[in-house]
Amino acid sequence: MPKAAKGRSGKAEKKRSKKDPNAPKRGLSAYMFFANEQRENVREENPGVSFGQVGKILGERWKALSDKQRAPYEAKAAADKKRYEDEKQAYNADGDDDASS
DNA sequence: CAGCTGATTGTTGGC
DNA sequence: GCCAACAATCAGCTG
Repeated sequence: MPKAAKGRSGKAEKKRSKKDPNAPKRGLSAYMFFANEQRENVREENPGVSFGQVGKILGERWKALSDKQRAPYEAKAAADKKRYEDEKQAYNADGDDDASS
């Protein structure tokens, strides 16, 4: 696996700040859709487990799926991205319906 | 021209 | 309302 280390270097640091005025929130991620469905299943097989467990289990199950199984989730993610494209568009449009400002 | 980075998305669960 | 691991993302900016 090529490709130099990607974004998250490897630390569990979170931080997100604003930077754009309209900030076109990106589309969701395949994991988001997958979690939406598995969260029920995972929690059912792991009753009483706090997010810490479910969260990790969810991740394991996620990768446990076959590329094809994630396909539907990826598909949703792609569809969601589309939605984001729209926001991005408005972001570009600068919300100026009238060229004359 | 190419590569990186940051920002974001949603789950649960308690205070 | 926020925070945390878990995973994907991928669009935009910069040198």
